[in-house]
Amino acid sequence: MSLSNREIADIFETVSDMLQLKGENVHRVLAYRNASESIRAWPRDLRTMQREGASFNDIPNIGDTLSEKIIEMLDTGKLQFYDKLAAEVPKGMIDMMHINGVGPKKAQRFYKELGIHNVQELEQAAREGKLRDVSGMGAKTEANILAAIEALSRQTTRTPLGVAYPIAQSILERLLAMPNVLQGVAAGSIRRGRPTIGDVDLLVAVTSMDEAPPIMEAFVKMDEVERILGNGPTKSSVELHSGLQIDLRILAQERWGTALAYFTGSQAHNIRMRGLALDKGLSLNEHEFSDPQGEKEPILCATEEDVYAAVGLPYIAPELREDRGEIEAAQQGKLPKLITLEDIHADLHMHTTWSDGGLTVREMAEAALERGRKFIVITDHSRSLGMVGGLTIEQLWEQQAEIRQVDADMNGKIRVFHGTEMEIKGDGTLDYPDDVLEKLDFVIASLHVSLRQPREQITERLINAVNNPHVDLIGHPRGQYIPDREPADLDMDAVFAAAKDSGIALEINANPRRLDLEADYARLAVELGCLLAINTDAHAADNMDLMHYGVSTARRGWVEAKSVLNTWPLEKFLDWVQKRGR
DNA sequence: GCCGTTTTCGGCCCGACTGTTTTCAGTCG
Repeated sequence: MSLSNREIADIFETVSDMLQLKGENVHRVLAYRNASESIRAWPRDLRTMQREGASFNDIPNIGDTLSEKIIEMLDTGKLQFYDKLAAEVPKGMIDMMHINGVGPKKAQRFYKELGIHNVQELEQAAREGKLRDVSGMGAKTEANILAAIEALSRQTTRTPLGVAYPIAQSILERLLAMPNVLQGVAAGSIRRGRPTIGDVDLLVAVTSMDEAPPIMEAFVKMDEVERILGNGPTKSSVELHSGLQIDLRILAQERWGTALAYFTGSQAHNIRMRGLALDKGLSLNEHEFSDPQGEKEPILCATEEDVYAAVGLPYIAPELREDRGEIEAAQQGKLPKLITLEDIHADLHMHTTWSDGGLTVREMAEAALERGRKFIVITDHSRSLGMVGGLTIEQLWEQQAEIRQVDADMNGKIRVFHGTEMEIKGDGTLDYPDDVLEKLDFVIASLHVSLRQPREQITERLINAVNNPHVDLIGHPRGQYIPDREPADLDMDAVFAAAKDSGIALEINANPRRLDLEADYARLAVELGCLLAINTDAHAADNMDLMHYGVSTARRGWVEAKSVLNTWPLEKFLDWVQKRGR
């Protein structure tokens, strides 16, 4: 029984926790943690790599030792090292370490002094007032742990970007309206466009730190605050009623660049940046570059460009800051010319009242025109998807007549084309025959049903659609839904190879609950020579405003505009479609 | 345990805040 990338990443993460609990060398602990994160982000299937004889040392943070451990897991489905540790460390103690404010040291003390093995026993002891007697603890620690255990049960997963982003913007707008606030931004993983958010990092600049206290006070007293987790002069954290944690940092305008860079992260990117600074004899933190010997004057940076310039690099876009080769690319002058929201002037995937959308064809066209789109494709669901009113072939032609009329009425201000989002059915066949597909302007094929089929079966199903010459785009290829539904178990290497051969495009679905393809897959797809499209899958007018999420995802995947169908001029797009099966 | 214009050993980012301490350890990001 071979393990998936995710399962192997989970094992390394738990090994890291167990080593930490045992008080192992912090760098060894970190090595397992970094390896876990690298594998989690790695887009290629380790089983496939092993079959091809590829080296796992190409994966960042995987050396000879961990490479051997991966092979052991792939061959046997187990890791002896893990089993040995698991026999020594009670599993409940790992869970205890995941409580906010409890680390390895406190978990050990609870275990040694009170014999507590797990979160339930810890909660019980806290309620009975026993924790305050543990050495180094007091009544406050006890209360905080109790509150943190309750918070843990409220929020177990990371928050989807599409949920966190509007909340962050709403709070930020209120802060920006306050006196003396010069500028503000949601930094952290929101700014990097990660699909899910741990907590929200807000940053605001003031002229002088004397102006900070009233801003901090207003922040921790907002209506939506459930409780205050920390409240200092420059940094405060609150938990909202929703369970989402928001951190606010206030800093002087003249240090905006270093602070913004620091709080945008990622942590891995920051560590590399600090290393580059040290190479130049400078220590970098959120405030400044300083001389460790204290001989030279500190360097303040008001912009991020200044920060990168100080270590001899060009500006690196936030979406690239994951230590996935962006530092090296910057050093070699090989950073990608990333796609921007302004590059997008079409939307190739949207629904109307013909199936499960909320607006008519004409209303969608007008809404798209208002948003500056130059052309759109109406792609309602196909006949087998009865739950959402999929169109029969007869309805498809009625719809085509309406779309032609709307297109004519728009008088060239925006072009409206007729497509479909056709179901790839559970048995692997497509929902419309070829003689129907060739009469449409554009064809998307998508998976919505039987997403839990075994790997071989569902991969073959998708590749069958990729190879149909009438299909132009695969919609949300992996079928994930954030945060609840895992992607289908697809052999993406095989899908990308087939997509390259057939010349078909793959979607980055911009809906923040999908973001599918995700960044690492989009990056691999382009590297392998595939084309992409970024679409909103809009079911209503305001859904069209979600495009920026898709663009961030593409940017995280190092995608340039030239690889994306809906950045092309209309003529080029039509030419491309015509050279495919119609 | 990883990694290499410090390359097979010896480093490995750095500060804010909290709570319990009387000067700092633990945790977090």
